[in-house]
Amino acid sequence: MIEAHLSLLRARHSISIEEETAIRDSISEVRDYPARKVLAEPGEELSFSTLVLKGFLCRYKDLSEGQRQITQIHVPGDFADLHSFTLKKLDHSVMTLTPTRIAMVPHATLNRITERYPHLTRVYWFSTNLDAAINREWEVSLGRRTALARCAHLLAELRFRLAMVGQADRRGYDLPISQIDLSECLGLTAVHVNRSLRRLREEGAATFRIGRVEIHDLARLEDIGEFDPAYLYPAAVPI
Amino acid sequence: MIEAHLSLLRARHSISIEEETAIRDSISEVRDYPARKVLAEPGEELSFSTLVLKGFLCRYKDLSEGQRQITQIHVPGDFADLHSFTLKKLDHSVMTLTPTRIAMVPHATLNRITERYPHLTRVYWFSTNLDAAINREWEVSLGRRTALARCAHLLAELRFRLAMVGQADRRGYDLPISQIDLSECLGLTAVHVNRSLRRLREEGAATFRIGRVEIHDLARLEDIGEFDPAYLYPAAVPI
DNA sequence: CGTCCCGTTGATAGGGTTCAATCTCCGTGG
DNA sequence: CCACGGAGATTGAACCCTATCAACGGGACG
Repeated sequence: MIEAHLSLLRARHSISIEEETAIRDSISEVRDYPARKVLAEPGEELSFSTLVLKGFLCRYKDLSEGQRQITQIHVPGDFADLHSFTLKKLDHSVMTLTPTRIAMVPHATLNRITERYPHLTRVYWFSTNLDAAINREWEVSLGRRTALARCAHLLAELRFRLAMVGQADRRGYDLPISQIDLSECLGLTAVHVNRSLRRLREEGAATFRIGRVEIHDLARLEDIGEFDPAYLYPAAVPI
Repeated sequence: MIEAHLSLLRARHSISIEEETAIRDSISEVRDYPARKVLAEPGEELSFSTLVLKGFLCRYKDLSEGQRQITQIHVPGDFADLHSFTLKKLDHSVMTLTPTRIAMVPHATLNRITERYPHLTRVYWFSTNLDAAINREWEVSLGRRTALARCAHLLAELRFRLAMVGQADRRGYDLPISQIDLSECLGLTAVHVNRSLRRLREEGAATFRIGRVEIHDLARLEDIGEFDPAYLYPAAVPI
């Protein structure tokens, strides 16, 4: 199940056999969690990072009055909180969105990687910088895109990222989360997300039903969302 | 002028004399730029990162129809695009907001640091993760905060970050940027930023005039913006 | 002294929120 | 096996925050 992670890394970088072994050996434990389980709270001292093997995770921040902003969604193959290796205490929460299987990677092991494997260190550094690139693109969505474009962009981004680990194609993908979850990603109300999804459907772009995104016209969806995958760095990056 | 950078690092980590020397030696060139000079464009291959010595820089993304979202502001002491060391090609533009003095740090030198100075590597890795934490907080502002709170939060964040390098106190700080620039950070129109700043002034929190932010009541400003500096990791972080 | 950019203010429009009701699905317990 | 309950999805109506459009002011600069 760590294959998704390795193939994500290899899509962008060359990973030697020795590095692959180091990665495989870095896992201390595998755990399964139900949906909506909070794995980390702000300010909590963490001693390991979590690699997503199966399911969806998110990072979010709570505000006063019950408002919540999800700042990132993680798909299988992602290191959900690799940044906690350097930050130690997170500034946000981490929660499962669906039933999830994760692998725990102790910070002590990551520390050893930075001491012995400079190239692999740069690869993982890249990985957190890629997360930041996604954060930036979400800032653009939240700041400048209309509700319709935001929905389209998010569905297009998730399709692209899931396709990289073989869990999506041009026709669609499984996404067992609620419209409320989407609204917390998109800075909208659930009611308005519902209306926007209806328009996406009426325009023949995509249909979101609980559990699955059916894409009717990928070009149209990406066009509505002004989606350009460059920020996901899908090609080789020599480090 | 690199002192600001060193003191920012030392506010959070212990930096040895040897590491300090490596940092000082990493600068290949110092340059001065006028305001509104674009230093990097999306997709451009970069071979060095830029450290801000004096002035303000920003990262932004352009959309169709002339819309723009600034995703980050950099103050003196910041590494404006340290992430370009691993990404190589940026997904956004980098521009000066004011006349700026920068130091250029070749990627080849950074590469050598990752080979020889694992601890310093982790410190710089932390630095890009801190940038990402700021991006996340901006997502929260853009997604969930009102115009008034967004303005207050940004002014409070910049005050806090500038205070860390001795360029702000509780009474205010110099910020020679336009309301248009602010609006591009905040996902608002310049007109509405103007009205929101007026309200901040009327509420006795702060006054923004070209060139300077005068703070009348810091607690009030931070309260309006729901500002909590935890995401800026102001305290020591053992790496 | 004219011009341009930015700041400021007013009036109007509109996208998204809020409030509220209904519907559907599904797990649970009698 | 079916009634019940709860969470999420859906839809309508009214409201409000922010955008848009427009006009004017003021300072910097050629």
